[in-house]
Amino acid sequence: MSSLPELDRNALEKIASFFRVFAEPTRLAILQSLRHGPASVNELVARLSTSQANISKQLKTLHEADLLAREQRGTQVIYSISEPLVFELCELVCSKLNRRAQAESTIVYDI
Amino acid sequence: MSSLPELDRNALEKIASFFRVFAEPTRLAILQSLRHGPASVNELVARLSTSQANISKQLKTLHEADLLAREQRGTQVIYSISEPLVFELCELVCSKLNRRAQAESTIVYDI
DNA sequence: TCATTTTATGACTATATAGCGATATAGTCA
DNA sequence: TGACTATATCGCTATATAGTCATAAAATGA
Repeated sequence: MSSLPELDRNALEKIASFFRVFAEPTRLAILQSLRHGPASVNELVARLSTSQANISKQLKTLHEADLLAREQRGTQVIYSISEPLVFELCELVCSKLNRRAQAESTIVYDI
Repeated sequence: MSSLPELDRNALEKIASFFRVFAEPTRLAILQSLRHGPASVNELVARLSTSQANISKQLKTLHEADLLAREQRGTQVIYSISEPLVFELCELVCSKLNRRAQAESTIVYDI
C-alpha cells in the first residue's frame, strides 16, 4: 500500500501461499493452543481431535511458513509460536468477523 | 487475543474460510487492481490474464466475503473494495514477506 | 543391543476448487 | 420484438491437500 507497481503473478502466489497457511481450521486450532505456551506434539494431539500424523503434518506446514519454532528435547519436540504476526492477523480477522456477527447474532470470535 | 475460552471447530472453520479468500493469487490480483478504484468486470478481464468466467467467479467469492461492493450500471457491473481490512491484512503479510525476503534477496512485496 | 516412546513420513482416499468453454441471463437500444 | 453487449452460471477436468493408517526414524534407557 504505497508505490503502485503491480506485483507479478509470482509475488501474488507467494502472498497467497502465506494466507493459505491460515486457511485451515486444524492449523488455527494448533496456533490457538500454542497461545498458552510451547507444547510437544503429543500434548497437541491430546488437546485437538485429530491424528498424530495429521498434527505432525500441519506443524511442518506452520514451521515451514516460519510461524513456529521447533526445539527437540529428548524424544519430544517442542513447538512454539515464533512470529507475533500470527496474533495480529488473527485479531484483525476475528474483530472483522465479530463486527459482522454482531449485525446478525451474538457469536464472538477471539483467538 | 485476550480472554481464553477456546474457539470451537465451527468458529475456527469460519475464520479459516475468511483467510481462504485471500489464499488465491487471482483474487489478490483483483484486489490489487481495485486499489486504483472501482472497475467493471470487463475492465478487470482486460487487466488480468484469465477468462471472464473466472473473473466473475472470483468476484462472487470476494463479494460474498463482504470485501467488495457491487453496483449495476446498465449492462455493466462495477465492483469496488468495501472493506479497508483488505489493505491492513495485505500490508501485514507483505511487510512480513519483505522482512523475510530482505534476509535472502531483494524482492519487494507491496499490494 | 533391544525395547520403548515420540515424532515424522509414505501411500492412499476423499474432497474442494481454480480454470475453461459453452451457454444462459439480463440490460439497452434500434 | 430482435440484435447486441455485459455478466453470470453450468458442466467439466485437473490439481492440491486434509486426513487416515501403517510404518519408518530417532532418541532414551534397560
